[in-house]
Amino acid sequence: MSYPLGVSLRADSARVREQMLLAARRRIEGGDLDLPLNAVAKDAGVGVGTVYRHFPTRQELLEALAADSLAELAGAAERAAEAADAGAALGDFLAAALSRLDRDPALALVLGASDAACDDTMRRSRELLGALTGLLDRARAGGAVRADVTAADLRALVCGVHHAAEVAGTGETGRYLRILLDGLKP
Amino acid sequence: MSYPLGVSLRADSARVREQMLLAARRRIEGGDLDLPLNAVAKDAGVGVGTVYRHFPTRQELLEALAADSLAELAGAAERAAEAADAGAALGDFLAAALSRLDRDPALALVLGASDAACDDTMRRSRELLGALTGLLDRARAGGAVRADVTAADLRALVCGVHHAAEVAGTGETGRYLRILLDGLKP
DNA sequence: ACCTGAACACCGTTCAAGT
DNA sequence: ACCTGAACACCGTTCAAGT
Repeated sequence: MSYPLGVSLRADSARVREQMLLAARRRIEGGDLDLPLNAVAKDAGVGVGTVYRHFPTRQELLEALAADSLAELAGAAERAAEAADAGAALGDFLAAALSRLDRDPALALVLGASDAACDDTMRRSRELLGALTGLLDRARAGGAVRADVTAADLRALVCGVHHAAEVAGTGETGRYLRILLDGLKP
Repeated sequence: MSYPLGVSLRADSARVREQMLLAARRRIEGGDLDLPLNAVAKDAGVGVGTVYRHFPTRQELLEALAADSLAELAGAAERAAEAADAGAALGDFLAAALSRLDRDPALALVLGASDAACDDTMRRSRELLGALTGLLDRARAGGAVRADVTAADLRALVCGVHHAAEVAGTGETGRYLRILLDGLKP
């Protein structure tokens, strides 16, 4: 039994796509933030052109790698926005975001980029910022956050804390987050 | 009148060195953080080998580019450590550091690096951290800074604020610094 | 449709040959 | 001593040729 041509091609394409993402993930988690596309192609056992067909730019590959993390973050923000104690929920969300950033190098690059290359990333980003805005409004109303902080600030500041922890070495994320949380109070 | 051979060579070498630094500065200030050494050589009108002779690694070129900024920072920290109001001096120093970081891309790369390649950078770094430790001690004694913050933390956090401002776009440095300063209070 | 891989331009880095 | 630039390996990116 063979699949109809269209389906078979799509299935094959999806398989190849997964191979490339797997190879890319292995590389970037191994600390190679450059992520040379030629090397990804070789690791995945496909031609370079195939990488470029699936991911026209390096940024699109990074966004594909970070997609799960970004979706999880957006979900966490939405749950946080409904929590009873908005101030505490904000702290928990930021801790979760930093923990993800520590484990997923691609997420740091995507969250730090000024704008998204893929529609999917754009959507998730908007979801995230929207939920965060709601969360901030409630936290502000509860007196937990100063007046002038926006969701975009929060995104930037989380990237900043992550970067600071990277500069310092390892294991400082928690302390730096506490400093940020204190600084966010009115 | 010709100079003795040794002096003439040294003078020529110094001239060539300045040409390379000038070319590199132009590139990096033009936004090319990659700073390709082949391109620097071409811009400076020297052979690639000459660049490598003067700056064996990219890191050493970056440190040469950031040397003035780093020296100025170390000086500012030493002056701050002697100021009457240690808390205020700390805030002023951090503002000055961030202003330098905004203007000198090489400084951000050097300050963010885990360790220095050149002895000179190492010395200046130690000077900076030493002065900062003194400043912190006095600010802490005056009740302006929480107990667990070290000079190394401060260095990392400044890099973090700078990074956050870069992620956010432009002009947020001041607001983010205020958040950091509030967060540093005990 | 999708994939391959040769091809070209460019950069990192070294080193033999020049002055 | 110091400088030059050819040389080699590698990566980004495109595109004609294959299936």
